[in-house]
Amino acid sequence: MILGLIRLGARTGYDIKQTIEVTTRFFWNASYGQIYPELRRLEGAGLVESRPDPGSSRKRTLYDLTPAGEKTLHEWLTGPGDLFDMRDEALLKLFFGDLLAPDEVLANLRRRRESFEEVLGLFRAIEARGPEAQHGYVYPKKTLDFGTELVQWMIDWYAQAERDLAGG
Amino acid sequence: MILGLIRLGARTGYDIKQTIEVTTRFFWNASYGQIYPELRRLEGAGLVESRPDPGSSRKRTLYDLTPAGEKTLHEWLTGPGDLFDMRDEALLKLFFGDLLAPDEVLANLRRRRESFEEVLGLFRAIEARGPEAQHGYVYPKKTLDFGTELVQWMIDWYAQAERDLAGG
DNA sequence: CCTAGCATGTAATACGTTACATGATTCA
DNA sequence: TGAATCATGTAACGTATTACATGCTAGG
Repeated sequence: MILGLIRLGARTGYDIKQTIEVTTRFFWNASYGQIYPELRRLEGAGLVESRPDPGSSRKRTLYDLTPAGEKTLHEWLTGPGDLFDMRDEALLKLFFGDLLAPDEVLANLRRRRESFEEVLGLFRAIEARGPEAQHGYVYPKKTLDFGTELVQWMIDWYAQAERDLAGG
Repeated sequence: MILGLIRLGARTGYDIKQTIEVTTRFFWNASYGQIYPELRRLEGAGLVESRPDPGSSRKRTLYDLTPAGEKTLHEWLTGPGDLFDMRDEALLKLFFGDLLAPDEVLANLRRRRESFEEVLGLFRAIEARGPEAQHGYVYPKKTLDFGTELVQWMIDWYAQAERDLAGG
């Protein structure tokens, strides 16, 4: 991920984290505690090169991919092994719904739906930044669309489950 | 989760793990390395009680909830704070699609779709066990339905993305 | 001048998996 | 009798978060 973000134009560790916050964090997150040590590790492995920023008044370290870094990035992007996992505590609580009264289950369903509605608002806000934030790249928008549609699907599913429970 | 599974009828650490494997593992997993130490911790906290199995030829430890355990379980089930997170490496690769040739992106989309189709087959196999495996509980089936429909949605999304890419 | 944001990092902690180790029992 | 499965556990390792620490600078 870090190699890719540098390749797309993120220059510093801080910059990488800022980008993650409005893009991949919903399906692939990373903290400063990972990013900075990892940048050093990548440099040690010869995949990135660092240099102090010449044009800036701030002291910050700029990173670029080396040819080896480009190669590693491309190999990962075309390689096998696509990890997928999710943890969903609301679904786990739903699994135990038989241990609750119907109104308690209903409250849980509603709470989860509302939290997804907030996420949807967040996605719409990011979307509203428009295409100029994308620097000509089209796939970040595609993954954002995935997120928007997925969250919308979740909202619909929970709304339907609420109706099922209330109705009969 | 462990309190809930004991409550639903899982008696031993092994039993808990077996149940997880065919139910919650897709949205909430746990390994033996977590389960056995956690059972001891729960007993130390007075939330569960253990006793050797009297009616079995095997040496195994049976667990039951204490009243304090029931209370803690109910408080968790009705309480706030529903963690949700997912890691999706295929989506991350899609995010970097601008760095790939169209046929490489297409191969990634197809691979992910196919892996979801396998998961769908797994879910259908679990579903085929029928209602007698549910011991009269209805919500485990409801979460399985969620999984089936979600995976189906994912398959459709990826199939559509493949068409978008191939067509225009 | 002062606050928000830029910028980099470490240490402690928590979380979770994997591999290993052991042994009994059921059933073909 | 031998393989699969029941059954319990630990140690090492890897991953990730959180809290903390530091200091600069741009802009109101």
